Amino acid sequence: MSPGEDGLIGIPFPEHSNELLSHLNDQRRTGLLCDLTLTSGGACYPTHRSVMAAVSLYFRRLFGPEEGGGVGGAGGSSVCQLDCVSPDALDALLEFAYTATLTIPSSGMRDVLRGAQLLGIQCVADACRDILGETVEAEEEAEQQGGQRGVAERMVSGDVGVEKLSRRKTDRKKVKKVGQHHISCSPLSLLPASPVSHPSPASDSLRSLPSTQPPSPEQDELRPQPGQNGDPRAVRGATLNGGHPHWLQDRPRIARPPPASDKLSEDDDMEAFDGAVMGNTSLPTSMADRGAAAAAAAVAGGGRKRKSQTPQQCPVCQKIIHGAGKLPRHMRTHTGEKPFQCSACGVRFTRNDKLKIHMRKHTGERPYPCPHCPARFLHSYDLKNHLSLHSGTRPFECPLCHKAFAREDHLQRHRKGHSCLELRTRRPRGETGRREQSDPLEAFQAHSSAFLPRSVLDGGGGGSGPPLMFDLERERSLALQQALAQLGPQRLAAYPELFLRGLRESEGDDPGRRSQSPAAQRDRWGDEVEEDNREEEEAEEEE
DNA sequence: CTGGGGATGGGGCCC
DNA sequence: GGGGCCCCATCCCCA
Repeated sequence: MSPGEDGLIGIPFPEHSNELLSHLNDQRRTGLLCDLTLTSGGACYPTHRSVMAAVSLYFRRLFGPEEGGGVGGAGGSSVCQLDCVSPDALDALLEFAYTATLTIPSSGMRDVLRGAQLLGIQCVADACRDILGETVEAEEEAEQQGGQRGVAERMVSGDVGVEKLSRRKTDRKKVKKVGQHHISCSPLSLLPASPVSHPSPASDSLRSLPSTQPPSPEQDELRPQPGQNGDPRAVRGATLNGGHPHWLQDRPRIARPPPASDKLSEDDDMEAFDGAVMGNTSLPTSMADRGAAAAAAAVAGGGRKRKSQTPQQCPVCQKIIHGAGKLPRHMRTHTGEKPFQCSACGVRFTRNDKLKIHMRKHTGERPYPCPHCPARFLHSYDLKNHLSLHSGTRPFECPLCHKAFAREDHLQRHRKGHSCLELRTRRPRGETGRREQSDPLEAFQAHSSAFLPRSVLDGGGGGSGPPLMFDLERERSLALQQALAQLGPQRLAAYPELFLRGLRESEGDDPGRRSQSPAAQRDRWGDEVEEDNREEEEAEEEE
């Protein structure tokens, strides 16, 4: 593989996000590494700033770099008093933050909605609104007309006068024109009166919710949404560059080249997707990813555009089901009800369309003929799979062993096994040279070597060329590697699991083969990667 | 372990 | 909003 072409390979780990969240939730429950305590009604909720900043626009602003949260705020634990959010609602919102699932009694829906709006947890607010339906809308309209309001309610709706535009049914019908129905008001008009009044997390160990309340999610929604070209980054960039107050600024972003097209980056895409297109829901991660990918594909490829249809939440699994009339269909997956029975063989199905396809077995109908051979198929996707055999294309390649597959699910099955990992993770190296795959450090290195170009693994300067998919992961890996290299042995000791062998080596456990210092180890990594690359090149030449 | 067919569930579009 | 139809991703099973 030539250096210029040794493509940057990204290996997605779909379960990673779920596992990460699960571990963070464990940490929250045990109080481990908690650096923020939220209080409400006398109850304390230890949590993590990073998580809260990730899930809540309010905390994102509060802990943003301008507020010192990035560096200075990392010092000690702080307390944030949120008496305006009821304890139950706060509990539910925290649960949501750490599990991606919102579990609340219907009676508490309104409190959660208010809390979500206050804290800028837009997807929860939207989900609550969707569930509460017109009631909330009507109430809020009444509130805006000057009705008597409580403090919390004022905080919710007090500065959102214009936001009542849209989001609801009438707009959803227009959602294909997304981004236009919000534009009528300037983002500046939406700013809190005094956004800089947020106290710094670094300076306050005890605080109440700032007097300037976080804008409701709708307010954030009313940031200019994807402009005429549908690219939200144009708006965001303008916002950042224009020096808007921090409430309108999102997280720091890794510099990217200007968009070559209207295609949305993954995260931007998801935000635009959430905020504007589908009204955002508490999607499980995998679903969200799929949704983002689908939206990206739709936007980029001119394929199907996501039509906004009222999402409905399954009361059993809390899953958000998109599409009108799809919830009963989904519910049958829980009830096991199979109302559609084949008149020929008695087999029952949960869905009519599946029964229809099944009937083709009896009728002999195979409506999908292969144009290249006499084969005919029951399903279009069977034909699609079959056609890949004729074309000989194997577009799905294992990034580890480079074996190619015609079908994506076969690649997934292949990667779920261990064969390709065993192939990849090292041939014997000398008489002492057995790589211990169980070693986390080397596992990480082996893992990284599959992702990272040599320049990155060497700790050399950044890659060339435009960032590709998974660049963010690569940069994170690079940062981690550089951090590892700079850690001294004493610091390494703070990471007993990951650096177990590093400690063993420093204690002389394996004095023969390996050198002692992290820097030397990094050099050795580089050597191994280089050797690895040489071996791959040789193998390819032999082929 | 891989190739292939079939089943299942979700989402988009349309009526 | 409900439902039909279609496409898609994923999973399961068998050879």
